[in-house]
Amino acid sequence: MAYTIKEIAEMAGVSKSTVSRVITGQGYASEESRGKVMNVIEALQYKPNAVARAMVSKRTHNIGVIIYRDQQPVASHPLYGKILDAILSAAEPLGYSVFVMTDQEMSLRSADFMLEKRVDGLILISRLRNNVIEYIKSFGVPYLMINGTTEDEEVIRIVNQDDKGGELAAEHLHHVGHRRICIIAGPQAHRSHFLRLQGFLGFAERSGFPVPPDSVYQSPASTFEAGYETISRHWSGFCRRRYTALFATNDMIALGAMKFLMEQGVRVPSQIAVMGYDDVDLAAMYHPSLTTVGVDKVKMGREAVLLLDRLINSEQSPLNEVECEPRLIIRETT
Amino acid sequence: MAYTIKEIAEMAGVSKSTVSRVITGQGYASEESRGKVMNVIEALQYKPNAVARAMVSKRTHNIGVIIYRDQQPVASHPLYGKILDAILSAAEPLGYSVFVMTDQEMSLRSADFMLEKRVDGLILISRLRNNVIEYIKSFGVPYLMINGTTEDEEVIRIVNQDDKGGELAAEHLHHVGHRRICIIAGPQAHRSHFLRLQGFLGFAERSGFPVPPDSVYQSPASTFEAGYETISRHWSGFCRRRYTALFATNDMIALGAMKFLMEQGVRVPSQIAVMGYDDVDLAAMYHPSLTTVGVDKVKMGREAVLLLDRLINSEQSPLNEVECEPRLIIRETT
DNA sequence: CTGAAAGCGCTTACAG
DNA sequence: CTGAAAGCGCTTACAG
Repeated sequence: MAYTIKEIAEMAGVSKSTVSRVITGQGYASEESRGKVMNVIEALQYKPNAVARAMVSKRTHNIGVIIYRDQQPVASHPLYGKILDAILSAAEPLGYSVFVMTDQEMSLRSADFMLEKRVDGLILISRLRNNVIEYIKSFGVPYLMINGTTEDEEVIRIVNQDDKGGELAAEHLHHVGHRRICIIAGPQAHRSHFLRLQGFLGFAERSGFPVPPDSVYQSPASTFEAGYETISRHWSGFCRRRYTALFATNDMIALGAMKFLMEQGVRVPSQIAVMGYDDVDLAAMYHPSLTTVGVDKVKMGREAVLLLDRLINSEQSPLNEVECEPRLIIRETT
Repeated sequence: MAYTIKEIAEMAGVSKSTVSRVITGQGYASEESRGKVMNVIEALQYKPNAVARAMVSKRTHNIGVIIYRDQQPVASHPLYGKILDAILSAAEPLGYSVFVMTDQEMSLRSADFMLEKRVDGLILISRLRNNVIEYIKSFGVPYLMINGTTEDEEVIRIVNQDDKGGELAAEHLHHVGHRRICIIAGPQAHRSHFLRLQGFLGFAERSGFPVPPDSVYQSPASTFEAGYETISRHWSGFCRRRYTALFATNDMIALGAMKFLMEQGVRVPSQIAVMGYDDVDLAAMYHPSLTTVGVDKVKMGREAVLLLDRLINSEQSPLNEVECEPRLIIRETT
């Protein structure tokens, strides 16, 4: 159905070798030969078979992105979706096509798939178990993690300086006058949620407005719904404490909690200030718009691709942790 | 680096053919041979090279998803991101890996990439020019469109019954008592926006509360920002008209407009009701939550994959338009 | 039931 | 500068 190099060669009156040379641009080819070949290629809309090329060159020019989730698969995740976009944008000019899969954090399915497909490299997003990492590592395929949770120093990680961002949040709330602060913390098994909380707590402690443990509510998940649920569960206690501000370790939790508060007639920010973390699109769109700590999703995605490309080409990592700077974004809720 | 069938064969003491037979499950293999081969495969964590398999079988088991956008590339699009998720979920159990690319609507780049990669099939999302369609068609690769704009009856389309949804919206607003309605219409070159508007207008006309042309504001884009902008541009006229309800041809426009209204101190829904279309996640999360017409994104993505799979396997289309039913979702803004 | 051979569509040395 | 040959890692008839 599609033409092959052999047919092009016949029609152009040259050998397959010559056709290959003009296509790849490697090796010599006379102007005349080149012209004849190009004409045929044009006329037939010939497209070299990337599968065959990959077979001989041992390079597929494909990379795989696996997004690990405990819940249902989500490429449309408010944060990871953005990072995925950045990855797609960065991969294209480098000539990579990208496979996207979502998977459970404990599963090896996606990794197996990608390995069989012989991707040139792998980008792993979010938390995943060490056995998954070990498994992938054992195959010698270049890979790196975005926003991952691992204490393995060997794996290359692209992360946000979440502890610093937590401090930024605490500093801001303190700066605008808040002393009685409630925190909703997402799953502490996740690096991000853990560090953000630690950063906040640390700053508050050092600055003389420590947040007592019973003012930190644990949210079972990092979703809008979980934020809503968590605050509603603690509602009576929350009222009794007369907090003036609420910090959540991500925007979705913050927004969920804020919606609940507003439904109870609480005014934001006049009665209570609210602050999140991530700067998802939704944060700017909400009414009132959410003050937050911005994560540089574009940079994270881009750096991941650039670094992976280097790993693919040289097999050595220039550095094994890229930290992205968090940024305070003040909006209407504080 | 990775093992080959040849090495497995040697270690198992059989021929490559036998190894191939046990891997594929095609053809005969004695229990004994099978056992020996499986042991070696286990021990070495051998993974068949999908590239080589694709080369001989002429099936890559890869499909491509191209999302066309005029703006920047967005897999994190509130609607298309969801559809993409559904595609990923549906593709996996069928053994397909999926390439994701975003592209300008006039560009052939992504299509070229996919064609070179020899994907088994293509899913095209959103509007794209006819020349792109013609181009892809000329290569004989199975493809279909989700939410596309084309008058070409030949191309297989997965669409929402947008005209019907428009009627649903009009009916609902009418039902709860609104007669003076303002509409913000997204780009009319898009099938969805066009049909939604027509459906609404038609119902209103037939039911005795026609919406005059000057009560229909054109939004230059289908984004939150565009909705916000559009209403603010028409603000004085809007106030003069004393509308009681606002319908936008998608949620993002509706939400953008609604935020502007709330910023002006307008109460929703007591002073003005607002209604959107799509049921993006944000709609349910907003405060107040947005009444809308739901698009069955999961079904659209799933149907696309299922249908594409049939096209790939049989080369004949059982039907060339799948229509998904819109659904009225009443929330707090009406 | 099993192995040798051919072939998928390319690229890459190697002669000429 | 150009062509014939070998080979990438598989699968698929085809003998045996």
